[in-house]
Amino acid sequence: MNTLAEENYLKCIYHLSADAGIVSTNQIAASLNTKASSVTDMLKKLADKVLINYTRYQGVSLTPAGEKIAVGIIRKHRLWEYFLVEKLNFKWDQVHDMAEEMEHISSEELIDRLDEFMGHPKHDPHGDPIPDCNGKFKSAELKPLSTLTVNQCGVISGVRDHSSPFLQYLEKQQLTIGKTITITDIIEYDHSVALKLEANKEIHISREVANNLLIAL
Amino acid sequence: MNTLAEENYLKCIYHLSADAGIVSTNQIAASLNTKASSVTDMLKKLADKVLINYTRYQGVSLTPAGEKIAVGIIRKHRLWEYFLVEKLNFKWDQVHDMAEEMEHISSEELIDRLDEFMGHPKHDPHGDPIPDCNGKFKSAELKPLSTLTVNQCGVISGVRDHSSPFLQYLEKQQLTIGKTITITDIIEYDHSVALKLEANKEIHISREVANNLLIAL
DNA sequence: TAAAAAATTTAGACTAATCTAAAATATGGA
DNA sequence: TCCATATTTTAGATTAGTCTAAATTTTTTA
Ligand SMILES: [Mn+2]
Ligand SMILES: [Mn+2]
Ligand SMILES: [Mn+2]
Ligand SMILES: [Mn+2]
Repeated sequence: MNTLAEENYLKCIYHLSADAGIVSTNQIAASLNTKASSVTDMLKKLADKVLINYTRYQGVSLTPAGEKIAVGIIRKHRLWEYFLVEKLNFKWDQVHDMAEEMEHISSEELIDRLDEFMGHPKHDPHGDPIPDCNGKFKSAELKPLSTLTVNQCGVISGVRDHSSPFLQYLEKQQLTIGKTITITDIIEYDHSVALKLEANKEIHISREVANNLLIAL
Repeated sequence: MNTLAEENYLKCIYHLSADAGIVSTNQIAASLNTKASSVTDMLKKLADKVLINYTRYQGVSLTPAGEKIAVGIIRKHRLWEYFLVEKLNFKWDQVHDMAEEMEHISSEELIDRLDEFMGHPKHDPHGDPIPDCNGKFKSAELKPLSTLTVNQCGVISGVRDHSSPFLQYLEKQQLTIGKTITITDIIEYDHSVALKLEANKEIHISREVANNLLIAL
């Protein structure tokens, strides 16, 4: 099997290539808080195992084998996050670091049974889709709240920033997954947004928050 | 914190010293499937961290700090085994290897909530006691079935061999934790044992099996 | 299109954990 | 008590993963 470090690199490359397609050494180094030279060493190893496509100086992408492993790890990460929130009553801002460890528990059988135990959830506590046991999943088309216009309405369905401070802020403002919102005003000066929650509660959020909140229309 | 290898050494020393008090380098090497020279290296490191008492050539014992860590790992191991059997419907012979990985998940909060989620179980699927969140537990006084005499009766409460083949054999014979048995005969020639289960089912087991089945009187 | 700057790789070193082979120490039987 | 044997430790390597510093390649820009 693969080492913990290898798994983390594959997962990282998977996430980065969602945006970019081809991923650079420096992007990986920044994302993993490591040095570019360490990344190069690992890329050689992953290329030897045919888990990535790699040519010197040209960046990397996952092979089908590498992608399969990455998706498997993401499945485990999100299922454990769901477990921690739904069964052990953690808050959505507390579970990521624990899931970072738990995603490396190797048993497939274990994760499939966990999936079944929880009723095959489709989304993790942050709105991210959970791949099924074949690695299949469809990501809903979500737009940053900042791209909506006045009077548009939609459902909060994901976040682009998974950090605790952001998630805690959202929780406090009741801006949680599943809530319906309607844009009431956009302040031109600073691009901040006024919006209405259910129960007619009015909220005012900054451009930065609006950028990191994902909405299904 | 401690590395995975360090945690495994501490747990190993804890289990070995239950029998012996002081534990030898070779005992540890045999138990961990490693070489005595590797053990010596690790013992120096653990002694530097004041987790074991170690003097060259004299064997080791755990310090209070080392014992606390070891008991914490054993708590995690047994709680995860309980979870796998009670919530995910694994058989008692399937869970040990998975728990070997899960016992290294670091969060204390996680394990305490898991404990609560399951209703603070007192014993794992193999009858071993589960330490509470302060590391306290009492091990019942159990005797190998082989030490009982004819007509004595008792309750199956633990096993000394945790291997899959043994556990599967017990399951097939319905010799599982909680069952009441009565000795009906002891064959002098090979020290094999005849016994009666509930529902008057008669079973005949070898001396070896009798040695590895633990009974509460 | 040739520097200059940025990105990436290589070279050489370090730590943790392991190994084999050799040396040191302890132990038990004559 | 002494020596043969068993146990344990030391010495010297190895592998995975990381680092810094230097060299190389690519990209930008003037
Ligand atoms: Mn996460
Ligand atoms: Mn998540
Ligand atoms: Mn076990
Ligand atoms: Mn057990």
